[in-house]
Amino acid sequence: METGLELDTRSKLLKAAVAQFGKFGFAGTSVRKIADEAGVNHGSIKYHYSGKDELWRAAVAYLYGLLDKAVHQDEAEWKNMTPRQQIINSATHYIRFSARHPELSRIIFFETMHESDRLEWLTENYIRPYTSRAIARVALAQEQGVYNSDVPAMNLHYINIAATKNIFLMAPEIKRAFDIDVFDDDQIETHIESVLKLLLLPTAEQTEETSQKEENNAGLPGVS
Amino acid sequence: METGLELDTRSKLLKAAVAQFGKFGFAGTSVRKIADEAGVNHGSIKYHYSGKDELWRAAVAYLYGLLDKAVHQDEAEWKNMTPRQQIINSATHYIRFSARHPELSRIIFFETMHESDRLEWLTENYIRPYTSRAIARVALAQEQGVYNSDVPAMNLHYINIAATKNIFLMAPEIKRAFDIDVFDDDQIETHIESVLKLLLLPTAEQTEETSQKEENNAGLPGVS
DNA sequence: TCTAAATTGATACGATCGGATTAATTATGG
DNA sequence: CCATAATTAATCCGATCGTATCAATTTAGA
Repeated sequence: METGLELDTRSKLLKAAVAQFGKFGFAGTSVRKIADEAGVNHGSIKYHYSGKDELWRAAVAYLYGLLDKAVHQDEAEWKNMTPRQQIINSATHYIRFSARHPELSRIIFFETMHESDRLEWLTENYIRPYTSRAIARVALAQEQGVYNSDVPAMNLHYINIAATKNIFLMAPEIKRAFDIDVFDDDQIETHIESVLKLLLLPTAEQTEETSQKEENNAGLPGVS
Repeated sequence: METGLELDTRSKLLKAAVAQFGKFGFAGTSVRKIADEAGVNHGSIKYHYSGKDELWRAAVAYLYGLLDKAVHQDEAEWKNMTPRQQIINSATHYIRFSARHPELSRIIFFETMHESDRLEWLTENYIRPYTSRAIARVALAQEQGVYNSDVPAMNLHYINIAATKNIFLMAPEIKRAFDIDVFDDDQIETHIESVLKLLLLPTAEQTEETSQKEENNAGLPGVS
């Protein structure tokens, strides 16, 4: 008799798949390892999922579902926010999600390195629609003076998500090299502030506050 | 008789290894595929390298050698440059290298997703020394007013390199989703300008130029 | 040119992979 | 309580993996 409190086999397989695919990618993961981690016999995979491929797709769909919930959790209140506050709100939730579930970014990275049927599926069903909306939102925010409008929206978008996710993708390296755990709550909040400070345009007040500082930085040539 | 013009077997193996490991990572690459791509029998790998592991390390060392040359090619002239110009110079070469040899970033990403002997070797021999220097340079540039000093140097560093490399890591996805080839020379230069515009502090002149714009962006709350 | 070393090619082995099959077990409803 | 369906466990198969071995071939020095 099941207690109902413990996860059923299907859910255990899904969780284990998320963890394994997130660490080792599709090629580096074996269904036997997933079954081991889930504590079930590897034959059960064939029953609950058609195979490795479907298990991978289920893991991706599951993570995107979590992402959607995370980013839109304050959506009802967006109408009461300024454009800048909306960007800060969704970026904050996105960064927190990236810290809590780095597997999604990692799975995408693994698959985006080369062409494959999985990349095609991933792009058509998730990346293209998601990225299209995100770039459009970035472009709007540029018009609204939240982001620097002197940079193509596509470049800004990819710089934006990279800035957000990279430090969590590199977590094992940072832990090993500097003994810093970027998943600590303090580190996560520090990173949120860092990303927003660097990529959002300063407000008018902030510009005035720092104008003295920048006078020290005189006479240097511009970028272009 | 060799003509001397064609690559020898060892070099052909190395090039093929760079390409394969860069696309599929260590786990996703088979030595047979490397030998096929190199046009040699897969038994030769055992002669020129002790095995898959050493071939992977050789590929990493080769790429880091190229990176070093690329970033330091103008080092002799750095003494004639302002701090800002030095940052722009090295960042520009780094971005161009990331576009020309995305394999290095990709190999690092593949390995940095989980602990392994390879990650340990990679971290000790390359990542830690390289990153330590890079973070120190970022901290110095912050003091010199090139970067926003209101952000921890470590976060700024990881945001910096992420902004630089991500768009090239995602190249197959961007090509598939938006039919844009980020390896086009124009795209590369656009990306260099974008990264520098977003992450470098504006010079004093640039601040004055844009001060009218920012008056439109009034009354919105700050980040923190 | 002849011989020894260097290099390459062909083949084999044990391990592990994903997938398929079938038996054993558990849950469900009459 | 029993029969049926749902689920899990055990086993097998062909393919491919990394590696090792050894013969064939090419290169280089005396």
